[in-house]
Amino acid sequence: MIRIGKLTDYGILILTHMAQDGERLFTAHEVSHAVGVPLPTTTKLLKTLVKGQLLESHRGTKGGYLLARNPEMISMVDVVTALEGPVGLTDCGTSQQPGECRRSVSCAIKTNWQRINQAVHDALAQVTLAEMRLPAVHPVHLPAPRAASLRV
Amino acid sequence: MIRIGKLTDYGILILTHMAQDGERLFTAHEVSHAVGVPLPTTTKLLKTLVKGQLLESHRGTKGGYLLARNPEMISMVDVVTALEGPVGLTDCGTSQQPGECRRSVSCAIKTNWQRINQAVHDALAQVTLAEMRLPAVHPVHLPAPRAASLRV
DNA sequence: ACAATACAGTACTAGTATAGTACCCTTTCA
DNA sequence: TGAAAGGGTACTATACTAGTACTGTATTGT
Repeated sequence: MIRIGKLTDYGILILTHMAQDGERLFTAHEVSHAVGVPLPTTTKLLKTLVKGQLLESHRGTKGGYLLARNPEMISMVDVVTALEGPVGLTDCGTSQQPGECRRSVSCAIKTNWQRINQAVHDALAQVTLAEMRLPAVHPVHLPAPRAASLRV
Repeated sequence: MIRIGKLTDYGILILTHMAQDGERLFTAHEVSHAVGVPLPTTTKLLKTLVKGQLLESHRGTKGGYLLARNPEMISMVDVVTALEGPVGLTDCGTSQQPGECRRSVSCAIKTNWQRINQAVHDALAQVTLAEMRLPAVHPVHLPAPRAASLRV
């Protein structure tokens, strides 16, 4: 199974929670409690999300975290990228080093993986934080997931 | 980064290699040598691929493995599913158990994950084994899948 | 029949990456 | 100035993936 890490899952929960009141300042403790993730882990995630520019932080007694921009402007790629690095199923499509592919066969495969990676990327980009908290029925217009994203 | 396991990567290499002569019988030893993956690991993968019904096996002195169907009929979802289980970024969309989601928040999120998972699934379904071995530059143009020779 | 060859299945080991924690520092405000 | 809150880094432990070993079963040729 292709899967994202647990931490990323938490991260989405956290952001989704905070998106319920995008203007407000949340303390780490508050978030931890609301989402049910242990404080140390929560703070770690919050820090990472700040680095990823999805959150802003304010220090001091009345400090806390808040969304860096509107929930509509934060997509799942942003979140995943912030917490797990560049999106991709294989290193093939994401790595910058030139001498990666040793096997001649796999090199032939490379560009196809890139296409697939691209499709995954696009799929994640389609869904924003604002949409994530919508009830099930509400159709979030993902443009009929298919070849649209795969330009052959 | 979202990624597939190393073994799945190997699996694709193996199948790609075997697709070069879809009719022929390959021994585990032969495949191992050709692909550059240690024999024990190769056999493990081959067994799994048989279980996943992507390969057929023949025992005995003249035994070996061959593709269960035409390379055009084997997609990346098939391969990934065989080697890693149901395709999905989270358990949310794939798990069958009803009582999985404890958190009320994450339940609201569920169907959106399912959409994303679906998109990834479809993206993988787009690419067949036959396409994977084509040279990079060619915009993958299948010579009209010859339905006549289909075994299934 | 028997031996050689090849797949089938399962159980184990090891290495690595992820998850989670702890500690100490800096900033802000009453 | 001290309490509250975030910033940063380094460490530990656990879980998962990768890889191996061993024993069993089927097929074929002599």
